[in-house]
Amino acid sequence: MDITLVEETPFRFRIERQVPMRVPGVVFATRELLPQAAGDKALEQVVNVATLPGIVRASYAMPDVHWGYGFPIGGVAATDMDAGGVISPGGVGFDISCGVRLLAAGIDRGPLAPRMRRLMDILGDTVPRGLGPGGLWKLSGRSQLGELMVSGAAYAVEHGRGVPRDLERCEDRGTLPGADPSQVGQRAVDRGLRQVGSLGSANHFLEVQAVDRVYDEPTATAFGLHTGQVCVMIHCGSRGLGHQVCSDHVHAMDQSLRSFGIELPDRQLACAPAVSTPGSAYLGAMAAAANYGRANRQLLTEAARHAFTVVAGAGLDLVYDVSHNMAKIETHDVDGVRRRLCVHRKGATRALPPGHPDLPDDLAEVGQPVLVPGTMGTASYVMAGVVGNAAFWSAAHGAGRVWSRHQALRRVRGEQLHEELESHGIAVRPKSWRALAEEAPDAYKDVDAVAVATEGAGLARLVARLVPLGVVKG
DNA sequence: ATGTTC
Repeated sequence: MDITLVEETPFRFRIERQVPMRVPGVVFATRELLPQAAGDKALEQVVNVATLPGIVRASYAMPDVHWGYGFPIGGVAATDMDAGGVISPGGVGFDISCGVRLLAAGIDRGPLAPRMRRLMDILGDTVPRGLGPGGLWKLSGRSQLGELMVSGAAYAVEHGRGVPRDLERCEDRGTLPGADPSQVGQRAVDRGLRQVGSLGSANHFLEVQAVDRVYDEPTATAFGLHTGQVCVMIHCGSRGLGHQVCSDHVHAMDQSLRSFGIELPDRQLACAPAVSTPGSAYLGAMAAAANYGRANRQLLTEAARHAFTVVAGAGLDLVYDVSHNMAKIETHDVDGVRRRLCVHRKGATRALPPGHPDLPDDLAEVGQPVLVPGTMGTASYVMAGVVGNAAFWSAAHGAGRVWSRHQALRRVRGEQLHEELESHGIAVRPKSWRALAEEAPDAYKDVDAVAVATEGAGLARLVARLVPLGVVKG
């Protein structure tokens, strides 16, 4: 497919609407960050998404955009719930509610340095990770899992896994409303029962980091961050449960497409009107899986707190927890009219501006923390939501792949990468050499460039840069 | 992303 990009600003490109697109495509990126790898069909996917029934304004891509299942990763699309707008599982992603949580430690990097090895050893021994079963919390059965899926991180806190303040710093206070566990199939339940409190594999990690640089002192202070401070960043999702929910509902929606008269350029965009039986079934299951992912991050937080208490007598305060694979029902102005939209963010972080009523009181003046993890061995960024965000309050979610996993395996050896990271002073506790090689820093875009482009595009602003001290990988 | 191909 031949796609013409019109450069509107150094940080914004436009794909003009042409049949069968319903809206234009808008790509927030620099020329250097545009998908260029051979075979990367991300821009074609931006165009495909623009054909979806009920889509409003534009099909958006964030600076870390790359090829995904149906929708690009780094894609944002909003559909009008009350005008036949669709919900598509491919617009959320297989890892429903995959997201990031940042914790601020009560210790700086200097005092922690002599105890770093022991800290990493304890984290390496206590954080369940890798493929397959194994989690910190053994659930009694479907009924307990059902309660967890209804309440999310709040369920974990109510059961002693965390403190009430944690919930104040979780998106939606840790509970996405509307969860319907009855729409989560038996296979998903069976997989989920054995994985609550586990990191998973691939790009998921638990990292010990230090604040390397502060760009905005007052906002960093409001977030509880200062230069030299140690942090913990947790990146994980809803494991096999979310994956199974996505598979099951993609299949169901593929079957129901004809009954709604929906024609798609790619079957991976399988969808249904958000207001329909299959649409609400998926939304209920998605919310259940989202809450599972949030409870998962809450449990891993407790493992990190245990290690920090034992080794350093230091606490970990939650800065923020935000999902970057979600569809949410939100009200936005579209051409001057308030509309109820289904906002798909797939590999895109919600970024509420200052003054938004959904922010906790103590963050109302500075905006939502926007967490942008880098890849292994590189920096991560803390940004903040801004007024004027043109993509339904959305921003980048990470570095974004440029090599496929297969390409990475051909070019990188896990053992060698491990040695390189350790020689740079980064302690690594991997589960498998293969997973390590797949996540090589060279397989990703430059996260520093992604953060700069995110700010340049007016999606969020820089607050702090974090560098890795130690990483626990699946 | 993923009991790494129903």
